[in-house]
Amino acid sequence: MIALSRKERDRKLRRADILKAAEHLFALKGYHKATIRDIAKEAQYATGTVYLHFKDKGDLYLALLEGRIKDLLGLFKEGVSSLQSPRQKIEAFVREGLEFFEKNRDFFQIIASEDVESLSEKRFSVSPVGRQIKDYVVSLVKESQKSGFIDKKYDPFQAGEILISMLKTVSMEWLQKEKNKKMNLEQQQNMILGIFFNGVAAK
Amino acid sequence: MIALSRKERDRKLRRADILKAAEHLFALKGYHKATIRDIAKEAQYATGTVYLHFKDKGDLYLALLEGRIKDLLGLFKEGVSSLQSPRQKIEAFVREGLEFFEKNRDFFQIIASEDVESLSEKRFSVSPVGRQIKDYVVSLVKESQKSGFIDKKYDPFQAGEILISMLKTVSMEWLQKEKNKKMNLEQQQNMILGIFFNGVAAK
DNA sequence: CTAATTTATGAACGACTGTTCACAAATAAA
DNA sequence: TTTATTTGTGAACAGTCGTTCATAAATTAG
Repeated sequence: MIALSRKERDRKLRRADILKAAEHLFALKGYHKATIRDIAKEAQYATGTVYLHFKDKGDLYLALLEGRIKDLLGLFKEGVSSLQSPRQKIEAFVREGLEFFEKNRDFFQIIASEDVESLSEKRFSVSPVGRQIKDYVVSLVKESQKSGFIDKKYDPFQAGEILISMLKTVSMEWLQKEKNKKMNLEQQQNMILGIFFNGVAAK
Repeated sequence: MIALSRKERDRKLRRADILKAAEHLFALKGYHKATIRDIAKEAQYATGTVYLHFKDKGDLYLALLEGRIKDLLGLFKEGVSSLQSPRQKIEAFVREGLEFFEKNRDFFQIIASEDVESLSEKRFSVSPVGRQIKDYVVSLVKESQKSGFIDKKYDPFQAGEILISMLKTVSMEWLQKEKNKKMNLEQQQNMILGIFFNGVAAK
């Protein structure tokens, strides 16, 4: 019957409402200070309703992260699919990252803190964000090394982590600035790539 | 009278006991999950005693950070004092940083999360760690630019932040590895400096 | 329309934590 | 030794938050 599918759709909508509110409040207050009550209120439901869709607070948090990571990895792979050279792929990775973070500031705020908080919580023992995105970047670095573009003396894991941390660091500062006094995305992209590939030393 | 000075010394010892326990527990559990009760117990005092030395939990946390930052900045400046070239100063900064983090893992764990958590807490609105250390590094970068060693096209603030984030990122991974399978400090230092100055591109 | 079932509600519960404070112990003064 | 003062103690307090559950509303079935 059709009724069942409408129910399912309604259910997904409610879930999405709650996830959206959760994203906003986790970003604003951090995991510990954001309360289920506040999240429910912002989503315009009663407290208990949240528990109809998520087992507990940790489950809500993980579902939020996992959904967004899926989006982000999708964008990365899509933006890279038509490109050939490893260098272009890394350029695309940085551009897509900056774009996504600019459009999803709440999510950025959350993952910016996620790495570290997860260390102190057994529950999230391995950061799902860190893992998947890092694996992806490492694969790009390895590919670049194979093609001789990135020096083989660097550990691809460390190089990948450094690239990610540069992207995060630059995004952090960038997203805090006023719109007028802000460099544009392309300038940020070029700066990151310039330093990552060639360093800051004067030529 | 001498009695008064002994009292003062005792007071400092108690304060130090509490700070040490606090450092350990904040590192282990994070600011929110570390409780005053646990800290007092680890320091072998009663709960209320903590409040004889610190106004509240936030005051304890800030006192801890400020003390350690003073140590760290002292080390940086000491390690750099005898050096002439800007390049050597930056090299010394990276080495001192790695050394300090290796010897003070608890503190490292805390500052690794401090930047971000502080964003969500009005109380610590401007990270005292971030500010002072960043200012120092920026001054080193500016000096290097004046002497023509670092390309003037890069914003010294951004370049400084990137150097700090590289140091943090590398330290994070480094300090989690087993002692046997770990690169030594000099290798880590050379890797950071190699990428920061010259990038990962093959020559 | 009525009964059965599913879903939403928010007050109540229990656990936890920062902070205080009446009291006790220790120390200094007399 | 006796008294005054400082310092330490941990039970008690007040507030918060995650979670549950009895009840109500809404939806579906008959």
